Amino acid sequence: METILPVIVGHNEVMTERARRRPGRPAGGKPVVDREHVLDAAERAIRRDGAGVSIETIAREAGVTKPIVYAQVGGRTELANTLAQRLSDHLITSSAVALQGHPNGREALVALLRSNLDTIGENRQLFHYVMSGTSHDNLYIAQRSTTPLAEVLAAWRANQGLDPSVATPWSYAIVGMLNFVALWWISESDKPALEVAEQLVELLWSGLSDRPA
Amino acid sequence: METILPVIVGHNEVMTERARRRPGRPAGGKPVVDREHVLDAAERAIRRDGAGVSIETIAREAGVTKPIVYAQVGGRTELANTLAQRLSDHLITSSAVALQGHPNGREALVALLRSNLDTIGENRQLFHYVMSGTSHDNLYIAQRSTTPLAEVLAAWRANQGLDPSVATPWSYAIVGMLNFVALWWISESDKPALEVAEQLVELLWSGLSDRPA
DNA sequence: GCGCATATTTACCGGTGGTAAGTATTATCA
DNA sequence: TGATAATACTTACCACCGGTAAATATGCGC
Repeated sequence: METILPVIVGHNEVMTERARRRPGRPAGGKPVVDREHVLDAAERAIRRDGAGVSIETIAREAGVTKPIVYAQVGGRTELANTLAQRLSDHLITSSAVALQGHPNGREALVALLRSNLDTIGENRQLFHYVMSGTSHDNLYIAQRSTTPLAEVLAAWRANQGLDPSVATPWSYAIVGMLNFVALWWISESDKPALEVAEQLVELLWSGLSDRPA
Repeated sequence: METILPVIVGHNEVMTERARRRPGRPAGGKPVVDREHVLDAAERAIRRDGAGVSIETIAREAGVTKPIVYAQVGGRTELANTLAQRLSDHLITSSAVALQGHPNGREALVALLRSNLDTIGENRQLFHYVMSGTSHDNLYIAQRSTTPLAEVLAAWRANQGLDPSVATPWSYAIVGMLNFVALWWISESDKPALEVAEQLVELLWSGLSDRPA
């Protein structure tokens, strides 16, 4: 039974619609997409159509149908969480690159924040999707960003002979600060990222007090 | 034609369902609810059913039907924005009370943050609704929180003879910090609000640098 | 009393997240 | 080899939600 659907074989068929596959296991034995492919397609669709894109559109972008997306990555919040992890990883690796050549301390902090702002700016739609899509109650995704930061802060404080128990709230504070400033920056500010980063570091490093520098 | 619906007149009718009103203008000439009543009902429904509550449920809580909600407060994002304003107002007035008796400076900051944390803790569901419901792109709601803070900061900086242009990013930084820490605090921390507030102020007031206090 | 404005419900639409049922291919094993 | 199970898809559907149009009942000015 080697009949091929006209929509596939038609040589002057307009290719706007993605070629339909008939139901049933695909020939060749191998799955037609894997999880990573679906996630890549999701990112593409979000970049193209914005943060409000539907699962169905994402599925089409991946060349499959909805249930495949559910089978590979789960529901909508699962998807948002996974993409949040991806974006978080991207932020971390970019930061690591940006930190090369910078010593510890204030300059490193500037480089870190600037890198994060730049990366977020390059992934605005994805950032919006993640921000509005991740579940706000159980914030185990946020932990992925805050935990390593908290470790650095705890070590830093202990090294200064100060109480390291502030590390966890401080890490949430810094991540929250960065996220919210980024939200403002990507939509309402045209300042260069470096300028904003330096302003943030002035607050973060020296604080509000009027002690002499 | 004075026929009354059996669901209303039935004396042994279980009253679980809210008594239906027939279509048409209600007797008495006056609207049956006003805007404030709908907003109050929305807050109640959110407190009861969580942040994922539907407009229809809110309408039922208000004793009316969906189109009334739309007529009074507009769509879902409008509702979220309005409730955000209400919560924001609540935060501000509570803060004003908490600041009484405190001088300016560090102690005032502790009182301010503590008050905000407490108020958010008392309105967790509403906070979640507002956080996930307000539009993330045009953040004119956020401006309501940040703008007054930015004014205070600008004055404070000018008074110190320092550059006041940091006021806007700093205000977003502080609000974002508070929001995110609050999110963590209400769901994963059982520390008293005062303790968290003091830890935040230590960061915010003195900064990360290891200068002597 | 008639007609228009008003205030409500009912009924509906398009779309979305999510899932069950159906279908075609491959692998397994008597 | 041929039936059966497992697999990897699509189609078709459901429930619900946000949002709106149409129907319905009351009040008010003339």
